[in-house]
Amino acid sequence: MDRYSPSELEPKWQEEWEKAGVFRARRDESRPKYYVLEMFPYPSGRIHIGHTRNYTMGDVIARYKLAKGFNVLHPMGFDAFGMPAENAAMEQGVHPGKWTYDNIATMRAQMKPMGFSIDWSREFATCDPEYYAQQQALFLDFLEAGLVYRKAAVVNWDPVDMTVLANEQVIDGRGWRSGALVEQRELTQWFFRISDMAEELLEGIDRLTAWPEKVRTMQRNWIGRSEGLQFRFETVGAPEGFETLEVFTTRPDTLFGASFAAIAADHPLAKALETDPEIAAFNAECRRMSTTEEARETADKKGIDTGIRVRHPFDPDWELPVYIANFILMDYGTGAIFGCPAHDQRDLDFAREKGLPVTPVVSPGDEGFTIGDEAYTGPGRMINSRFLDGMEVEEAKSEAIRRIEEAGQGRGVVRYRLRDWGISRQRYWGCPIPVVHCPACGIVPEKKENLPVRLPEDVSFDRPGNPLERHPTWADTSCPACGGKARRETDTMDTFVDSSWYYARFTAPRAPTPTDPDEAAYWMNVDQYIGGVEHAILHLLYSRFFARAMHRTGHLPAKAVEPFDALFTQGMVVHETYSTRGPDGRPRWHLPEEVERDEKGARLRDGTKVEIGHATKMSKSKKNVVDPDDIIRNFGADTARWFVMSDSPPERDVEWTAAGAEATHRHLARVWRLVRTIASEEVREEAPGEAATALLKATHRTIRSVTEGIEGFAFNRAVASLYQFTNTLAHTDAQAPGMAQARRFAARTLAQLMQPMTPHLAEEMWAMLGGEGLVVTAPWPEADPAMLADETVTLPVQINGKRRAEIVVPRGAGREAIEAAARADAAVQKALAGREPRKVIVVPDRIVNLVI
RNA sequence: GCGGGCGUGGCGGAAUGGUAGACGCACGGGUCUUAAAAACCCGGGCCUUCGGCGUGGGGGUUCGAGUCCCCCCGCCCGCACCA
Repeated sequence: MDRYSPSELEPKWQEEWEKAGVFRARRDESRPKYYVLEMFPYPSGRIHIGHTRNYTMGDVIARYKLAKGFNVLHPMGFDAFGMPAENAAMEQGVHPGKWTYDNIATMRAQMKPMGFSIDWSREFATCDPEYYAQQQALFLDFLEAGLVYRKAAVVNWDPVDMTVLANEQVIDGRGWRSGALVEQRELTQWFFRISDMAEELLEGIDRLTAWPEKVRTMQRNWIGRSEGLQFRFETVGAPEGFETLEVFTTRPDTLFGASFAAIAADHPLAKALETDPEIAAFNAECRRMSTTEEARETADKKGIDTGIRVRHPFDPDWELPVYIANFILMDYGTGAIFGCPAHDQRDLDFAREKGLPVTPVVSPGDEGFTIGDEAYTGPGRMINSRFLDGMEVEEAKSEAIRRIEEAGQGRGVVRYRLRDWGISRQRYWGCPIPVVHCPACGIVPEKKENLPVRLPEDVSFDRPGNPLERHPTWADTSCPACGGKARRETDTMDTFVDSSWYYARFTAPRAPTPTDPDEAAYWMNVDQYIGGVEHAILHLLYSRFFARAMHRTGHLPAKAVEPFDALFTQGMVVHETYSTRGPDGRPRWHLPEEVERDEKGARLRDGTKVEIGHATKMSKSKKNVVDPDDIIRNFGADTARWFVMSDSPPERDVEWTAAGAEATHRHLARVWRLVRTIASEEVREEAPGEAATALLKATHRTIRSVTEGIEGFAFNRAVASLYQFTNTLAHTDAQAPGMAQARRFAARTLAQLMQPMTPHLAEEMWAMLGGEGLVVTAPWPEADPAMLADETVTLPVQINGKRRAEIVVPRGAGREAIEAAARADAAVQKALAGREPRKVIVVPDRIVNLVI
């Protein structure tokens, strides 16, 4: 080879790694393990350059830890169940399974040329019957442990597609696919009891110190703990069965500021009152509003007086009106509140609307304190509050709770925003829920020996609805308990279930049980998890719940209840957009390869001027996409890997540019040529001269900075110091005393330090330089502390904080010596102009500051 | 509204409270070449010089602030009628 040719050397080295089996992970109690995992992809069709960045980061860590002597587990799989496969089935008539497995084959074939250090022998897809069989076994264990239950719940129902929709799939009250008006329906569904673990999941966050603060905060907010008082109002004039009204409040201190009570439109009492057509109409209106995000944001406070009254808990003669109001949510607290307008903005808006009294009960102590259009929510002392008067807010809260508890009207409680996790989906392409509905025995779990409950192959998607439900025979079965005729559950599990435990399955992907205890004990936890911040809440919270549930059911060790020790959320790869105006005035988007750029701007090949848009997330619709296959073909995998690690810090977005990719490739070619030159140089036994020593020192400094960069997830800084080192090395004179040896050592070290980022080129360099074995298995170089320090240091000398001179002094020189050297400097003397400094600050090896 | 983060050259970005702008991209100049590309070398924050000014703006702490504190402005992300 006479030039850098990635298309030749990359496949060659991948073959060598494969032959040596260097990425095959085996349990080895004698070595410390390291488990690095990137969030596995959904097989949507093709790999995206964003995936490439994500997996390269994980690969850099994995290869670095391998070199550091860890027994590394770095697996990959596919999150393969989900809606897009069914959409493809409806649109193209292809079976979801075929569509999915074809995509997996494509994406695996795209990933392999990237040279990732993945143990492919552990690969699985969540739609593999071997995987979902174990998921069904977990479900049965959870059911037995009381972690799963069934209840009726209100869902968004699309009457055309005949399916349940997630809130995100409802746009302006209509189904995102069908456009049909979405109905609220009550269906009996399966739930995981995640809310039972709310406190545990909340407390656990405190220990996740290697997670981004942002994600921890998001999870805390999502769990949404609040302390307060739950109590019963006595009602006056309510229908039978509603003698009391239960409400929740976090402000029991403001009870004497109450001027009304309000309930949600879905509250049982509100429903009971629907015999009144006016109330029925109001409730219907509220329900409709609740499905459209936009309406909810802008909606005014509305309410309807029920005519019912409630007695104040501290004064039976004090009655408050009860409204049905559009801003009360049925699924938080008890779906009923008492309104204290002076100290809650929503209550105040509502009170102003309805002309209700506004009584301040907390005073900040200011002169002339009144409530205008803004509620007062700050601290202060109680006023207008009888026995609470004069107390601070916190004290008043405790006292109010104590009195209510004493009177037996309620109690102090802790509430969470976190709801139980509904997992039933009326879909085909998901994991079947392994239970049977028996007319005699009711709900009966399937026997474990009958797992998996397999999805049928012969299904059609020509009609809306759930193909499992309308399959002629699939649901027909016998009851595992009585043996009589019974019907299978036709709902499948939410695909978030699949991804909630795959990390555990990777530790023993072929085990006949969900996990293998020895393998799980050895490999868990995931030491470093890497993925997009879009999974900050749901996936990561569900996984934390699952790990706990798997521990309770004996599938994971206690240490694994927090499965991810460290989390890193990486930024996206973005690209600028190119558009022209179509005849209809709308923008027409163009692929990067259709556009020619110069200093004046960009144009199409036919000369049409192109408008350049800001770099945004790559999307097919805006055509600002880069296909990794093209990059590999043109420049090689190492260029793609080096590029996505350069410049931008990994947590931020990186902008892909064609010019940047070319420049990266040129740099790698330069490294290749430099190493080839050095490899051809004859090495003589020779003591290192001054220049050779300087190079050796630079080498050790680079070892330190690259190591720190990788350890600290600052790959861009590691790359920068490698650029700098390459420049230093290239400018050395091979003829200088001892330089041939120093250059060879430097070049070998360069190969080792580049290996995590550009593994193929690094192997080639290593081989050219006569390195032993593969560089991927060579131990990581250690920086020699003795080689890190120079004998002299250059210190800036400041006069009044402004830099006026530089002095060179021996490293570790004392304060007196440094001060003397500074005073002796000509520039310093000029600046001092004979004046005597009032104060002298000397920080050895750092700086001198003279104050005059 | 609540929470989190960010603001540094033309651009991406460096900088344990200690020489702001490392490194890269783009740009300009040069060497080589018939020419171009590649390769190699050199250059640059701003202002008119001595010198001064510079990290969104304003204050403060400090011998010394991009970094710490207070106030303000702008941008990004998440949650959102949560009682």
